[in-house]
Amino acid sequence: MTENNEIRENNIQQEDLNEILRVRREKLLELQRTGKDPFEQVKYEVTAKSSEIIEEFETREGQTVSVAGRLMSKRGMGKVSFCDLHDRYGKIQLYIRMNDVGEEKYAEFKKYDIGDIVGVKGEVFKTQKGEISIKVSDIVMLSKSLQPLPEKWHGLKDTDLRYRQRYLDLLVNPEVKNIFVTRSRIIKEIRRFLDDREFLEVETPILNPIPGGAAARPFITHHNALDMDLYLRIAPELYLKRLIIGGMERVYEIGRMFRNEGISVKHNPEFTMMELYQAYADYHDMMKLTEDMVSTVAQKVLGTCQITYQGVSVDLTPPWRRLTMLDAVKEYGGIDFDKLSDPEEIKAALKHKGIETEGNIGWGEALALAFEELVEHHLIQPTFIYDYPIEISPLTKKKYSRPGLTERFEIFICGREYGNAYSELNDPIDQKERFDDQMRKRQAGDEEANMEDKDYLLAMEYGLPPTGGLGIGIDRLVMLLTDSYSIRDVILFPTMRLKDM
RNA sequence: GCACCAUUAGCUCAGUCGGUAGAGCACCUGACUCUUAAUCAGGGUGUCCUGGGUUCGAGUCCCAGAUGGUGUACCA
Repeated sequence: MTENNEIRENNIQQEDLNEILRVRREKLLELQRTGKDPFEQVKYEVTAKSSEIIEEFETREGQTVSVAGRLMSKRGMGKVSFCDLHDRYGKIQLYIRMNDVGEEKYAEFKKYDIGDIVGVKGEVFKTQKGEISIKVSDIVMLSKSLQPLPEKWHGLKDTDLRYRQRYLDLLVNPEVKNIFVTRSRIIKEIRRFLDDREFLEVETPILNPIPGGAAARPFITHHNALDMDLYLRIAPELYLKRLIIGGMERVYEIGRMFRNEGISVKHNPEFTMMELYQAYADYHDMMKLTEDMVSTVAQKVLGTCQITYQGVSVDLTPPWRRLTMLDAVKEYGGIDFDKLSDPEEIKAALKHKGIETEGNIGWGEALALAFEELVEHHLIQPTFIYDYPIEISPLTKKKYSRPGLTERFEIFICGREYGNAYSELNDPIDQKERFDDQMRKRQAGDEEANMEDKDYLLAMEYGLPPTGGLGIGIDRLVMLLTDSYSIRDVILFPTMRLKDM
């Protein structure tokens, strides 16, 4: 013990530490020398939360309580001190008097630093200035903070530090914690909504031999014992539909997806998606389900369906607008694809609107391109855009009344995509042809085209009932409901480059 | 990937025309028994992101790189 301390003292002297770090380490050593090593503490009996002491002051006044938390500010005035103790519920002021705790304990307390974690026992009372506080009769350090916290007034602003050291961000920027509490509540309400409708929550593989269900480049990893490459999933779709084939009828999964693509304000390489499948339902049922779910979640979590995103008012109250992609491109883009079929005409129509295309572009791809370029950013209020071209929808049931289109929709709010849904393709012969088409695109160099999944085709041949499927990007929904500009503000630990320390 | 911007004390930031680095908070020493961004007196604690270059002299100018941010490309 003593030897240990000597070694530690030497280390402190040898390490090239600045004054703040050196002083804190010396304070720790001093505690350890006097048999008060804070790290020996294993637990602390907590009888009250900061928030309930304040909310229930009338009944709590005069009671002795014990509270634990982090010391976030100190105001010493000689033989009496005030400080703010933060626990997860909020903060409570401590009032410490030398007369109450004794000279020795008070001297020890004076050396406590902002950031130290302490447990206190004392009586609930109100100061002369009217602040509800605890008159401390005993205080014990439960953990020593060896690093100084960021500034109390300006908080932590450096985005690099905020994302890499999220614990500091959470500690000093209260609105950050609120976002993640809200995120948790949003996910909880989605689960409640689906559970109430008899959906079963399931878990499907993240390690996929064939990544499917979306057009995206995957991450590749390797399993040693099987000596095989595996992909991190890009979507759970094909597994969830296997469960529908297996008779589960209503399933959903909320989980992490991984796409090996660029990073932006709207994209993180790993992100959270909710996907659900409902047998005997079609994409119109999915529209109804979507607007009901999102509006219910907003109502439960925010208490309203009238929200503001980055200064724009949005009304999530159902029903949402429904517009076919053809009508949308006609209305906002001024191109009537119903009247176009000749490739040269299509190219000319796009060029007329300032959209350059290379090589041959099919009718469906051109329609989708025109939609992205000319329409998307106009869709501020919640809108279902439906009936997507078949070329870009390899897992979707054909619209039998209209060749070239599929029973698919996407959700747009504030010019941004939030989800994707369709009547699932359940004809295995058709699916095989769609996979063939995707494989041709792959061979032509499209790295994002779907890979053929023979095992899934086999499953389909046993019979997939008519099924509606829906996927919603949870991070983007959380951004919308918390008015967050960047996806990194709703992901606790966004993907960052490794930094040399 | 490309473009632009940022990087100075633990944190938030200033730094003039290229002339030996500055504030607030935090921290240290002292005073103070109801403060609350406590106050008062004293103390500056620094790899100016890194490496080159120009210059008598670089936080400042030039080049390369690192990290982050934003835009764009990519991304049903």
